[in-house]
Amino acid sequence: MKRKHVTIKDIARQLGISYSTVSRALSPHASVLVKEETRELVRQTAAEMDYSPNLMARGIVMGKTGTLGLLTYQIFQEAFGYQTDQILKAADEYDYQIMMGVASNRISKNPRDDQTVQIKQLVSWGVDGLLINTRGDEGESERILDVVKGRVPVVTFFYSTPNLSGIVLDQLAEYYEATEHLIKLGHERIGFIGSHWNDNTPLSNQGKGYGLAMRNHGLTPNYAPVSTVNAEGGYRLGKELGDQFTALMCRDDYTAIGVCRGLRESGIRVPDDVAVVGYGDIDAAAYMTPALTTLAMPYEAIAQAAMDLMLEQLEEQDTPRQVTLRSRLVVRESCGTKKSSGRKNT
Amino acid sequence: MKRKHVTIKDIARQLGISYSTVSRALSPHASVLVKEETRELVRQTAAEMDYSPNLMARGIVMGKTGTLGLLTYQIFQEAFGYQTDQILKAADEYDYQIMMGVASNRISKNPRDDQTVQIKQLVSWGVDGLLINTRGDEGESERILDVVKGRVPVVTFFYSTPNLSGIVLDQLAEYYEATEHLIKLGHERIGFIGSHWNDNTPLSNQGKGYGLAMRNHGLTPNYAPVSTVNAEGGYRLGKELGDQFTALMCRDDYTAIGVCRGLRESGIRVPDDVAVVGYGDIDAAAYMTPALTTLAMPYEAIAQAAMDLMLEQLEEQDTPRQVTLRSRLVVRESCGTKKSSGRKNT
DNA sequence: GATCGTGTTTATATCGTTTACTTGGCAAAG
DNA sequence: CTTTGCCAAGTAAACGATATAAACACGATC
Repeated sequence: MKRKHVTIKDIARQLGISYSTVSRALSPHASVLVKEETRELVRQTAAEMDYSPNLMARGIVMGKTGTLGLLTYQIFQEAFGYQTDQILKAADEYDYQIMMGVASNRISKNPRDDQTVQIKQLVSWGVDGLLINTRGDEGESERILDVVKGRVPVVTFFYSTPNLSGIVLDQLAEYYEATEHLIKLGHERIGFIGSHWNDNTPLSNQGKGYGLAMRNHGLTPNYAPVSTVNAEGGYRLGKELGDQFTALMCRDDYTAIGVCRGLRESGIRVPDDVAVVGYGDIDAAAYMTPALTTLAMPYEAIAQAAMDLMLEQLEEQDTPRQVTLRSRLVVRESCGTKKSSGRKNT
Repeated sequence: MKRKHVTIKDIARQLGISYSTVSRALSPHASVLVKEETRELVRQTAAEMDYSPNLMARGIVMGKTGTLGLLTYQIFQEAFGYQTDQILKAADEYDYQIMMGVASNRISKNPRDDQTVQIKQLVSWGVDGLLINTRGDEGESERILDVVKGRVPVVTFFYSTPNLSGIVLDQLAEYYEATEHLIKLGHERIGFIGSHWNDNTPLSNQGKGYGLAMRNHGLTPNYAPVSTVNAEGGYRLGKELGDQFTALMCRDDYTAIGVCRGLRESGIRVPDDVAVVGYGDIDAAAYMTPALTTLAMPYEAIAQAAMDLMLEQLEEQDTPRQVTLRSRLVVRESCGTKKSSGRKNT
């Protein structure tokens, strides 16, 4: 498979003109440099010969590529798919191409999965900027700063990264709001399924928001003793919970769905006996039974804001700036309605 | 933001040696060409100076980039996320980087969404090969052949593409099997929700498999009169269906979930009154109530096979070859169990 | 002491572009 | 009829790498 690609020189040879003329003729800007007649001729033969420009060569001399690196992780979750889609769309709006890197925690031959390795790779490919879906783990911000070393502008999203421009989801406020919603419905024994509240990762803001809402209303937070949670984990937990809680805040929709199933299998009704709230608003959320009450992430707004911050950095070398966005509480069936005074399991 | 990247020449200048020596010292292969002592010295200073190779420059002279273009569409659906993830993993296994393009049917300023435009873009970026998630529409194969023009090897997956190497999901066989399963459970009035059976796109193989199974068992196929279906479409349809069917084959899990909801809202029980089968086995499928019976796509096998075909083309310029794979029927609750002789709605 | 290896480093060409910098016409101006 | 000015096209130098051929040590061989 060594079919040679048609180059600018091939066109020049074919037409008996110098290749710089061809280059100028094909150039999009540079309005007044070549006779309209030859420009048309070149354009035409280029099309006939199936010429497609070598973007690597162009990138190398122009010093920029019109490409942004998008680093995300765990693409298999629907939410990340949505986010990626919106970012592709936003980038496209400004004529940027996206080069993707995916970091995960799977084991592979070479340690490409590592976030830093992926970043290096993307920088080596000459991206003009990096959009990084942060995972919110300890020291992430420093790690990114250290590997990028200011070579390209960086915009992060999802979790806060000090000293870097980024979009932050105010999960503390979001979980506060959702928890308060449950409290106002009359719940008191509300549990939280997700990361523990008192570690210092941004991820724990979910738990912090929940805890704050509880204490502000004179209730005691109760964290389910789990670390990694997903549908399967939620399911197993749901089966064991019994009548410990009357409401549950979950770290994501998958967990919530698993929990619902687990509860139901041990004879507990959702939402009649236990109210459940998820996070993410995946496609299935609205159509399952009971329809899942959840926090809908502002995918499009995140993508838009990220792109805005990126352009800001690209043009004016601005100082890092953080934009805070909020998920929207979508009340459906799984959180139930106002509890009557004499309620079950009290 | 014009921070200059460190190049091979910067290292050479720093060390007072020629830059070709630096290049060789940093070269991974080329085992016996440079003194071990200088190699170590170069490696060390390269690391200190945060050198990262310009992969565009390398790609341009080597004539290959170690990169494969992955063209998919509608990334927001969980299934495509899964598939993408597996392909990234498989490519990584052979030290290939993936450059992604996403074609969709959304409207954008420039027509980048178009499959052919995306292909051109990826080829221009110098990918060594193209992995294309086919959508199975009319004339797709010719369209791809025409734009690629043999410049790079192509491997497609999901829907059959004559004259191109690819992975084909035998949806005809899959839907035949699933439909037959329903028939064996005692159903006779089985409906199909998806593309119509008698158009000629590969997508219609779902409907064909269903139809074939029905007729082979002396039953009459019945296609729901819809074109585009998703969770919302399935939901609306489910509400209108009434007691027309005792079982439904759906084109995907989202549709199936929507249908289940719609049926339930109009007082029809799943699976007691109507059995439902989906396609895709998304994360939520196993945990919803009733747990969804569905066809689980062999994401990993597809990725593996696609990568194998790609390497084949990359190395030996083989003639196009198709590999056929099958989804696995995962029987859960939504399809019910064997119907008793006297059944409701007869 | 001249020839021959052999192990290392340096020079140079190349890859496909873009972009100053030159050069060649050709009409208007002196 | 020479000079000036402009426009279009050609020359050549980058860009950051690899690869091949050429140069340079320096001890071994005749």
